[in-house]
Amino acid sequence: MSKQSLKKRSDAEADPVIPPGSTSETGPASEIRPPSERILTVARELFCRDGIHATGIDRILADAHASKMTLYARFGSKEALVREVLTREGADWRDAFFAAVRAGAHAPLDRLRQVIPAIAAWFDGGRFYGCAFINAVAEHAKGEPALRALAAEHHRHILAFLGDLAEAADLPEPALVARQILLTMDGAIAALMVSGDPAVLAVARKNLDAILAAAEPG
Amino acid sequence: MSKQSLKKRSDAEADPVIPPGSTSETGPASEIRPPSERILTVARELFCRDGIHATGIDRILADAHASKMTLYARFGSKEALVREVLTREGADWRDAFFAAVRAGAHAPLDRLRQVIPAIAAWFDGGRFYGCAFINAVAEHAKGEPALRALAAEHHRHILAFLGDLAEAADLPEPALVARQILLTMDGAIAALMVSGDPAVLAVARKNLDAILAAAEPG
DNA sequence: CGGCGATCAGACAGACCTGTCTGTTCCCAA
DNA sequence: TTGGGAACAGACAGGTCTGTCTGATCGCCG
Repeated sequence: MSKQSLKKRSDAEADPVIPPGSTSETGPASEIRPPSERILTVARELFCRDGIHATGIDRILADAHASKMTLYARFGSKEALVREVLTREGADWRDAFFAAVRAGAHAPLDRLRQVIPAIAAWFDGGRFYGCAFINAVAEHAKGEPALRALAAEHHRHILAFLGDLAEAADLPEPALVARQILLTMDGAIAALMVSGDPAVLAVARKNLDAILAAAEPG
Repeated sequence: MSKQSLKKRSDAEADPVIPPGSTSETGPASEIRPPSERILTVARELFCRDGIHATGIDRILADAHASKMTLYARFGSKEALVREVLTREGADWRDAFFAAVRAGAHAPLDRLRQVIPAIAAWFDGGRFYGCAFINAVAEHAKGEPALRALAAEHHRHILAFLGDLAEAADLPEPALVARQILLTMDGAIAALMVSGDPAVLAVARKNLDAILAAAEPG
């Protein structure tokens, strides 16, 4: 029994996140990323992949090749690190998602339909672990209002984006349509995480088409 | 910092699940429920409410007024207890959900629409912590295929129920309609858990209406 | 009455967790 | 060349976790 938990631990440790000596992807190759950036990158990957409770500080530091003093001097606590990771993950996720939607089509209505291919691209990208905010709230259940606030803000940003598209597409009640599409996205993401079956995306696309068909005047 | 976790702990402990001396709800008042049943009841409430990782064995045993030997003699490990809790939670949830759907209407198509009021009743019941399966998978992320298998079985049962209704309603492609409705349910439950805003249900109802409108021939 | 099985109460082991603290190294700028 | 700050390595404290084990208690059945 205790051997089981030991095995699980060693399995997790035999799965590095950052190759040693890696450099910034956005800067020149000679620029070494500062330790706090490495911590954020590794923590983000591990929190999303393995869960927050299941990821210990020591594991993050080992993978990031950083020391405890650096982490606590820069972030103060694991909880604060979680908040910062979620904030960054949300911003980056939205950047990628909005870019994928915009790149897929030009007309507002076509862009709304691009929501499903954008999720498909995310799923196919190999780093799909479900919605980080839903996962975080699920782990902390009723408590942690700070996490719920971050999740709510994430949703607000997405709703604004979808609402603008719906309004530009001259749909009546664009805010409502945005909420309907976001709900479809949440359902697709949850179902994808549980089942791992990409067929979910075809179902979600059917729902999206039904929403848009019902929304269009006439 | 450590005082914070201490406070959190005492808060959690000052929240009993089973009143002392409680008896079975289904049997006569003189019948005392066996310890393993009390453990299952308490574990189910705490796992769903606070999360699996956040709920320790000691907390379950204290609230259930049971001893460790009983738990390990009956269940073998915490992981096995989690599986049994999820199995029972899923069966009971489906019983209540299906009953609410059936009680709300008689005609198959009307019963499909009752899916939203049934979720609303669950939400208003005061013991809504989101879908236990989604939460469990979110907590264990990629690992634990056993939990994903339980979640998949849960979904299969719901799909069968919805599919039968869709078929009885003479909808074309009843299996697809069932998946569309289940996806809408998952989205509503996830959004409800994160936001706690019952207005989500009105959006979900709109989506359901759009799905049924698109599915009906003509 | 006597024994037995179920249960309880709690100590204990071993591991992991977060967070603090002490030294040391190393680079860069004055 | 030298001083200072950033980062490193790792010990340490105090606590929690799961799971094992010992001994006491209680009720029931023969």
